[in-house]
Amino acid sequence: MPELPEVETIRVELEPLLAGRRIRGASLDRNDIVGWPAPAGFLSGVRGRLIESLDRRGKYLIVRLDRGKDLVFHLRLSGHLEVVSASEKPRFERARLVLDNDQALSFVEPRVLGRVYLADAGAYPARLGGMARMGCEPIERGFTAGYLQDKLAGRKAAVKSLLLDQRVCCGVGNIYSDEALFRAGVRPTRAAGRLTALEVGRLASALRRVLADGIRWCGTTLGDGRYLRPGTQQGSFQRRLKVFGRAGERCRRRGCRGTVVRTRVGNRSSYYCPECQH
DNA sequence: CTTGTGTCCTGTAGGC
DNA sequence: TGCCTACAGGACACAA
Repeated sequence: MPELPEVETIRVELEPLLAGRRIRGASLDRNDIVGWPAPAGFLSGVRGRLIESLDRRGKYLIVRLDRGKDLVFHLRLSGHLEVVSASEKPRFERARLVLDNDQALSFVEPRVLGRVYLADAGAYPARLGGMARMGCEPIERGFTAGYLQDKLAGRKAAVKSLLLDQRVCCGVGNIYSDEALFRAGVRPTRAAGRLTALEVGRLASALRRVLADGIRWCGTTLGDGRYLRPGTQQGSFQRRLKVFGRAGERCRRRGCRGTVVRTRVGNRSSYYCPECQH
């Protein structure tokens, strides 16, 4: 499931393959993979555009085009981007942009939950409201203990649920929220507003470090291969996960005899060590 | 405004 | 073997 570190890895690895290329045309295997505009407008809108650079905001990958247009991808759970030769068509390809060098950018998304949008830069449609209301990314300067304290203060919801809220922690998803909570020693089920200042400080720091580590290790590829880097390479942060996906296994903190448990928080699975997290 | 729940979507894993 | 169901989950709509 691509979160901030995965999308950042994809951005870094795709940019040299795409920047400076012109889009000759596009095709859709599934019209509903386009969030905005309607398919015909999307296809004509990208044709002939020059790719200038790649950017990222939270979990959104932004392909900057000439004439002030942005192509915006959200990969959701299983989305994948791949530069392939023009004759090659990956399984589950839903959309493709044909480039001017006999290659194509293939948008592979088995579950068809991901979306691609074409919009004027700086004037995204309401459909992309999630973008407009985004909070601070934990790797940005503004993401401090004070910032997080403001966001969590007075809130009764589980802290894990708020970490997944893109208005609070932009770019954080299920894996990195669990890993940050483990590093901070906080249970995912704790009411957010009842964390102590010390805990909030540890959590802010843990979020910063866990996302930076995720980027350093090129993201997390789980056994089901939902996230793959361009070139179908795997990330390697999965080898460094402390709790996520490890239910029933021994806690990895040195000297801890605890066993990682799985629970449900806000309708999604969450992992923690009952010995280390309170 | 806040919080919790349901829905989208489809491949895959597991049960029988 | 093969069918069937449950499950995965980020974002969003909606209800209370």
